[in-house]
Amino acid sequence: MPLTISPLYQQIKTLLLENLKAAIWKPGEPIPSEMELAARFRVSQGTVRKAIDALTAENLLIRRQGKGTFVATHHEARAQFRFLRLVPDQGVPHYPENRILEVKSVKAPSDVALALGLRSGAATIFLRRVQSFAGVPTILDELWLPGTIFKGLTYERLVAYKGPMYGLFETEFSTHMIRATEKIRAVCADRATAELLEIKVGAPLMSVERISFTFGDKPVELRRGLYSTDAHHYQNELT
Amino acid sequence: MPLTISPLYQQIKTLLLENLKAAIWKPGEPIPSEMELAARFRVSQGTVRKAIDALTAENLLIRRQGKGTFVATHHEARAQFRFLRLVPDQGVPHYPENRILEVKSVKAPSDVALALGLRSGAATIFLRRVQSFAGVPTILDELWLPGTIFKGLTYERLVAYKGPMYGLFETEFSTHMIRATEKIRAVCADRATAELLEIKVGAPLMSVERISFTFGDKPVELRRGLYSTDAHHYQNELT
DNA sequence: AAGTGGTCTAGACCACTTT
DNA sequence: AAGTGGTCTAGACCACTTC
Repeated sequence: MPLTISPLYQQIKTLLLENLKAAIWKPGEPIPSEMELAARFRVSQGTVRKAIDALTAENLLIRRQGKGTFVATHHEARAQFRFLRLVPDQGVPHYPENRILEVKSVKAPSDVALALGLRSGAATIFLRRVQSFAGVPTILDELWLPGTIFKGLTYERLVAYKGPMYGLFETEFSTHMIRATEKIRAVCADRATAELLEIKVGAPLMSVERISFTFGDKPVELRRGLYSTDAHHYQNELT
Repeated sequence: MPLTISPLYQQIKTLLLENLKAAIWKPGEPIPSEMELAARFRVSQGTVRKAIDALTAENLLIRRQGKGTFVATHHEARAQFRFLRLVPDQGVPHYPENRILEVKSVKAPSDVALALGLRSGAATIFLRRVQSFAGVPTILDELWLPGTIFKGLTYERLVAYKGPMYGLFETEFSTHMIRATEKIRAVCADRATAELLEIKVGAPLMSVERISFTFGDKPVELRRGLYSTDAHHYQNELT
């Protein structure tokens, strides 16, 4: 009976992941050098490299020659547009301005609970906001977050925070988003949406439902967005 | 004056790419073994591996332990859904049925010429088709292809061909699509589109403009699709 | 048994950054 | 000069496929 064990570098990768998940190495900070990790795990530098390479390919680590290997973070210019695919038809991408409409605690409806892996009726934080580009309201977002993780997230804290929301989640709630899936369709604007986005009732919109995951493929955010594509489009790369 | 040369494995990668581009190694066929390439290029096996790893990550090569390394091809179950992101809301993805509406030679309009890197008025092949899933018309596609490359592509050949269009391009026109960009927005169905997709005039649709590239980042296809998202959605992974 | 890709090692040296 | 990641080598052995 052959006992199949995973390759060493996979095991090392798992060990590194545990340190990231437990936030022993925090976003923005360096992890130990390759030589040190090799000594710690009693393997060669090459094996550690292969594990780090895999995590680098997954955007969890960032290598900087001469400086070290760092835990990726959502505070950083390069990370700002990683999850934001809506870009202007002309000109360069710019940062969105946020207007928080509402933040409240709600019991998870069944579809939200399903998406977040919670029990129906579990505590969640719900928030709505409008994102504008160059003053033009463009995205209407609704977010649901597990209450146990995001307890204490209030309107005041959101408004006070400068920078990307995933940065706030990282720093204030120790929740690092590492992956997301999106389901996109076309819909028509209803009355309430039309008013908020300053468009006509019935105008076509992109509906984008995103589920974001942290370590261990654990879903920690459900986001439903309506995108006005009059002057922007959703940019995607197929490889 | 320091002469900066690229790493050896990058140079090897470029050499391998040249063989792929020139179709010396054809889609579906094996390339020489790592040992043989190492001997040919006078480098170690590890250096060849690193070059092949990079091309594998770009979906240009496929490794099969014990068998060899093969040139990727669009004829293959696993490649069918690589560029097709529209999936049913329920159930498993199925193959689309094609109905070719029109194939003709046209002079490239300026926007098409720009996208394909041609002169305005250059010869192109234009084709329209409807794709259906389980008998339900879902996608209305318009394609422009450079006439110099796709000369001889006729309605008859398209209809006669079984399998994915990119497979046909590969086999019959020696043009291997390796990458694409998509720009997506929401629009309303006009009268003609509504009739073809059997939906109401004004119904919301996803507009997907795709530019596909072959080796050397050369654009070789412009595709404008209108997707009905009543029972399907566009699936995307953010990493 | 022979050939392929996959893993792992030990060591050398290079390129970059900081001290 | 010292420390970091990046490249390259040579060799060993493993896992899988084919003959």
